Amino acid sequence: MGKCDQCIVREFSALKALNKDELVKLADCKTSYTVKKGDIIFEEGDTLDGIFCIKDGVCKLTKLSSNGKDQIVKLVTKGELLGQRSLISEEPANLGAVALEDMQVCFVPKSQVMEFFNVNNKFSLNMMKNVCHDLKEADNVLVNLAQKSVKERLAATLLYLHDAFGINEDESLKIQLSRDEISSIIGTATESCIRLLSDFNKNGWIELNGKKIILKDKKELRKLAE
Amino acid sequence: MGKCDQCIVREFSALKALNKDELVKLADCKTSYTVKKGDIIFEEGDTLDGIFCIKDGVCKLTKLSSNGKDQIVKLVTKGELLGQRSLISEEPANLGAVALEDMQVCFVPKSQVMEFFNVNNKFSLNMMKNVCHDLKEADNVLVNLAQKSVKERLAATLLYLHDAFGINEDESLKIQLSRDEISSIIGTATESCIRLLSDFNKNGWIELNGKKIILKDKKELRKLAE
DNA sequence: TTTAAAATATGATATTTGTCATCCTTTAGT
DNA sequence: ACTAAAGGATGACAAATATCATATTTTAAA
Repeated sequence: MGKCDQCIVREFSALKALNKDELVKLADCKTSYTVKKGDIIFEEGDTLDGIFCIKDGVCKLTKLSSNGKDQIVKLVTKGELLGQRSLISEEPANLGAVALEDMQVCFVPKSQVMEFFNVNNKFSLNMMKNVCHDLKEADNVLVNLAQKSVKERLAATLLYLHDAFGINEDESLKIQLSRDEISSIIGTATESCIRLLSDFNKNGWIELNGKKIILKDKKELRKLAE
Repeated sequence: MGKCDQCIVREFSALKALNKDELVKLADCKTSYTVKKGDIIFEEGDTLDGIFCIKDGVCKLTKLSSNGKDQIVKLVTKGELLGQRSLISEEPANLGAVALEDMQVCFVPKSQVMEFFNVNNKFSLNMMKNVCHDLKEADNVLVNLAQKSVKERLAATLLYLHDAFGINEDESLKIQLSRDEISSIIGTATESCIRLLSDFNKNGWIELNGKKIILKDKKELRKLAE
């Protein structure tokens, strides 16, 4: 089993507040495992008895709407934690988590998280700040969904994917999403999304090559996204 | 100056965790004041050096979109706190707060809130739970904005206003919003909102009388809102 | 490798929603 | 009470977006 004190991604989450002793405890109780692309980490409504620390890979947090379509609420990547809200609220998960790539994940049982809560104030504060940050982001996404057109949201989303996940040597976006998934982020019909991507392509703002997307004119995209 | 230990609304917020001594401290440092309908409590981008406890009245939390329109992100009413996220994140306010009715508000300086944070674990946990609840709600609103039609959102909003703020003796919704404000909740053009309200009226689902709105067929509205 | 299924693409069309113009009604200030 | 300004209502039309059909390409399984 890996030692948590040598895990780099710890530095990016609330866990960075833990001291050496606490890290040993963490390493003792955690379960480390791999998740294949497409696998479900947890489902909406599941009772979580712990949190997940993402060591590598990206997953989507989704919620099923009453119209039968899934909405992607957030993408979560290495260094971030999953399931904190559910744990703190003592409620079932409000969102489901599905791997977008092969992932490495550690599961930390609730009892241990709660102990850290009680003995390490910095840890609590970090966790609280994370939730606050998520809230701010959710509010911002909410406003964009309410006030911006699909075209604007697509441009904004492409830029977000670029900035948050980076690009390959060939300049294509590192994170590969299906058209359906992109639609599910911007909240539109798949066909509308495909059509707009084609338009962006024809206008020279992006370049499409199968699932690969290259942002050719970020300035124009930024203007569009406002 | 009012004594906080006799304030009923305290029971509805994180402040319920405070003990007698802490309540005396709170009463000593707080500022109590009234806010007139339409008045700004704080603006987006303001640096808040404290939190607001709503003793009476309702306000809206809004964010200005780049298209120049305001989006109402949340309605906040008596017993709830304002500015917690900003305080915890140590960031300027992400949303602005404007009174929808005459209000009574208490301001509690940051230093005092932070002291409670350090000495009263229950208080911190309550606050954390509040933020988590807000996050869950924001995610749910986000999904509805992305996946539901304007008609569905209007029906859902009317039911929400009914359930959250209650009705008068004449059965009309207690909270009075302008058509513009309702539009700003559901994220649509004012004219579209007015038109749909007229439709709902003609269908007998609601009854319009000036600013008064009576829900006549909640079952049908619920079916619409899904 | 072959083949079925899934994903992507595109046209045609319907529906939803926004915009602009105009008129009516209510509200607030003198 | 009068009047200007704001809010509300409605028609006509334009634009955005969804839906349905179908063709093509890619992917994954036998």
